[in-house]
Amino acid sequence: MPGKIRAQLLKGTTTLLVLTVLRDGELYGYEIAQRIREKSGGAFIPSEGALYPALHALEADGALEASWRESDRGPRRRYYKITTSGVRMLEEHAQEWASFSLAMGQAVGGADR
Amino acid sequence: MPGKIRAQLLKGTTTLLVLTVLRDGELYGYEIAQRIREKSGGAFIPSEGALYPALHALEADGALEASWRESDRGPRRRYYKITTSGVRMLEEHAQEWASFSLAMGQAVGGADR
DNA sequence: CTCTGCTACCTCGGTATCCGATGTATCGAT
DNA sequence: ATCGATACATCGGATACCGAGGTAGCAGAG
Repeated sequence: MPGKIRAQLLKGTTTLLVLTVLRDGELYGYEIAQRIREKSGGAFIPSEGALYPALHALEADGALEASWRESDRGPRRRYYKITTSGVRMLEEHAQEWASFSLAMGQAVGGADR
Repeated sequence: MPGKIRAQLLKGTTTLLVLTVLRDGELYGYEIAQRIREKSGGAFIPSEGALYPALHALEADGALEASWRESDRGPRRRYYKITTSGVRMLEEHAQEWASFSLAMGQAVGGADR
């Protein structure tokens, strides 16, 4: 593990990460968290207390559509699907992240040594 | 200007940015904000309501040392100087940012298209 | 058959830290 | 004297994280 990431840095990134993993197809909540974990190489494991409220907010914003489905084993699952508006939001957030990341790299690493 | 950055993404980065600009020498508060603005290409302009509390916290943590000095024109200034412990903190935060940024790049851009 | 553990959802309180507004004060120029 | 720029500071409101706790279904162990 490469040093734990402080909570504060994660602010605002959950939305981007969720939209990103949903771009490739429908997933349910628990699975979204695992997918984010995989994609980030284990660096990000959204806590449930952060993930579910984020999903509800995205659904309320019209970025996601959700539906309940039964599972073979275990409790029912709520599947989330990205909408057209969600794709647009994803693009905006991805662009914003790119700008942010670039500016930080410039500011922090720019005059290093 | 490349699209405004949402406040949430900035959480936790003020400390890193402040320590970074102070690595090259003593500065006072107002000047720190301007230096960050320059280094980030205008992307980050810490509000005073964020900057001064951050400076006070860093001073309380022993990462910075501060002293009042008179100015030729205008009110007195509070100059901040990074300490040995502050340099260590800077290195940790810079490393943490690198990990975070890398993981985000992986997660968001990794499987693009 | 109850207990434990995994899956899966959800909510709540505490915390950190941002922004914008507001306040104080000094100084030069109008 | 009033105004604007500099410079420091504090405060309330908002956002969104974490950890802890709660409900529930199903499977395997004792």
